[in-house]
Order: sequence, then structure tokens, then C-alpha cells
Amino acid sequence: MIELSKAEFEVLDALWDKYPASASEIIERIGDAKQWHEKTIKTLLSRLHKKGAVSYHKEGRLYIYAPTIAREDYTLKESRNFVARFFSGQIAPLVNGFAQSEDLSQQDVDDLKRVIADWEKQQKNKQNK
Amino acid sequence: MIELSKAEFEVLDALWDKYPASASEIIERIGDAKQWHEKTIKTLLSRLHKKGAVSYHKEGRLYIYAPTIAREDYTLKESRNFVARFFSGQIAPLVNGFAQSEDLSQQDVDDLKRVIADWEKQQKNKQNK
DNA sequence: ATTTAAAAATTACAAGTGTAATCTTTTGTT
DNA sequence: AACAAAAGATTACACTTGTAATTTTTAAAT
Repeated sequence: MIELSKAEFEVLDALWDKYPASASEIIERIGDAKQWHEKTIKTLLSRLHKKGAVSYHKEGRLYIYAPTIAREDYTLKESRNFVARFFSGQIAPLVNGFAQSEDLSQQDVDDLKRVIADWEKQQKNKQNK
Repeated sequence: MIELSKAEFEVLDALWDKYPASASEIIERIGDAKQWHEKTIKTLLSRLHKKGAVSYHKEGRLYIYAPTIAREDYTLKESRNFVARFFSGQIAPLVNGFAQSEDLSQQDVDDLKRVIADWEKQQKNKQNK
């Protein structure tokens, strides 16, 4: 699987927001949040391409980029990895850490309940098939 | 805050399991799981010390190490960081990713429910005070 | 007191990363 | 046609990381 550095991920993240996109579009998007030189972002784009995380085609003199991997796939993979390394693969202790340190809002808890309810509905559906 | 590499974390993780501990004890523990040369582990121990993540005192010719940071604190910090980077700080989408990809067992879900129930009890207690 | 073996300190070295600067190519403008 | 500006390609460079090997120190054994 593709391994991205933090900075590379940030650039890909901006591309995921809307693509295809030219380098200058991406540079503009990132400019809002980060203080990165345009050359830096271009370097990161070419490293992303070298790693196979983005593709491009030429339009005139521009490169138009698109991700080759889906954000959901990448974040899921990274999540599994993270939870494996820090919590022996179990998600509940991670959530518990948040719960015990004022990191959860009522909204977060409601969202979690919904996730669980959806999961249970799916399980039931499976059984009945 | 202290930033550890993956390999450094593995070594500290072994120390967290039981401390204080000498280098050779740590090397022995890790030997069970990883194929690391003892020199490698000693390098990592000294980097951990340089970063301030472990301290030691001498006993005869040995260094006896102890963590300077708590596992819970470190993992919480890393969790916040991770969730911020990949999920805009929200935990539910992370859990949802797991839920949607067969990464959750019934046990995991039961554990999550308990975490939530505990959180709600705590909230209620706060109000009544 | 001398030797030696184990521990610790120092050094090594390539790959990856953050962060660009410089060089080359292309194309729109005078 | 020549030139300048912008895009992309190449080069740079220090720091971190993984992964040890080599060198020095020190305590234990003879």
C-alpha cells in the first residue's frame, strides 16, 4: 500500500476536496490554511505522483491532477494501522480516552450512538437473509 | 510535546509494560516480538533519553530505565492528533469507518456502549453537583 | 594488577521528509 | 522572431529514522 508523509497527505487532502485540479488550484486551496511555498507544494505533488497516489494528464502546459486512491480507503487503512499500534486493534479504548478527558461533546456521543445503531441494523439484516 | 518515531515508541511500549528495567531486560522483552538487533534497541533507548521520554539511573554498570511520560497521556495526545488530521477532530466518522468495513465485533460494540454509558453517567453527576 | 567481557558511547550510512532554489522548457506577448 | 513569464524538472540540503558496527569504558574474574 501507498505510504504518505504528513505533508504529502495534506496536499492530497486538498485535491480530494475537488478534482481534477491543476497545481495552481491546489496551491491556492492550501494557501488558505498553510504557509507553504508554491515550490514546496509542487515538490509534494511530484512525490505523490511518484508514489502513485495521484495521476495527471496535460492540458496545454498544465498538469491536471486527480487522486488514484479514495479518501475513505486511505483513512480506513491509516485508522486500522493507528488503532493496531496504539490500542492493540481495539477501538473502544481509544474512544474511552476521549471520553475520560473532556474530548467528547454531546453531539459526538449522539453521532456514536447513530453509528452503533446503524451497525446493529446491518447485523440484523444479514441474519435475516 | 515529545515526538517519537515508530521504532522508538515500540521500545517505550515495552518499557511501559514493566519498569524500571535495564536495557537488557527491555531487549529481552522485545526479542519475543521483533527481530531487532540489540544495538538497534540501545540506539533507540538513547534517542528516547535524548528526547526526554525516558530517564535512567545507574546501578553498577547498568542503566535502569523508566518512562518519564505515561502511556495514557501519550496515546491520548497521539489519538487527538490522529483524529484531528484524518477526521477533522471528530471521532464518530472514524468509528463509522470501522463499522462499515467489518472491523467491529459484537464485543467491540458492547465495549463502545459501555464507554458511552459511563460518559453519560459522568455528565449527569456533574450536573447534580 | 591485568585481562576480558559486557555495557555504554560514538560513529555510520542510506532512505525519507520538509522545505525550497535553480534550471529548463514552453507559450503568450511585443 | 525574440523575450519574458510561468510551469514543470532537477537539484539541494539539513534533519529524522531505521538499522546497526565500531570504539571506549568499566566492573568482574583471575
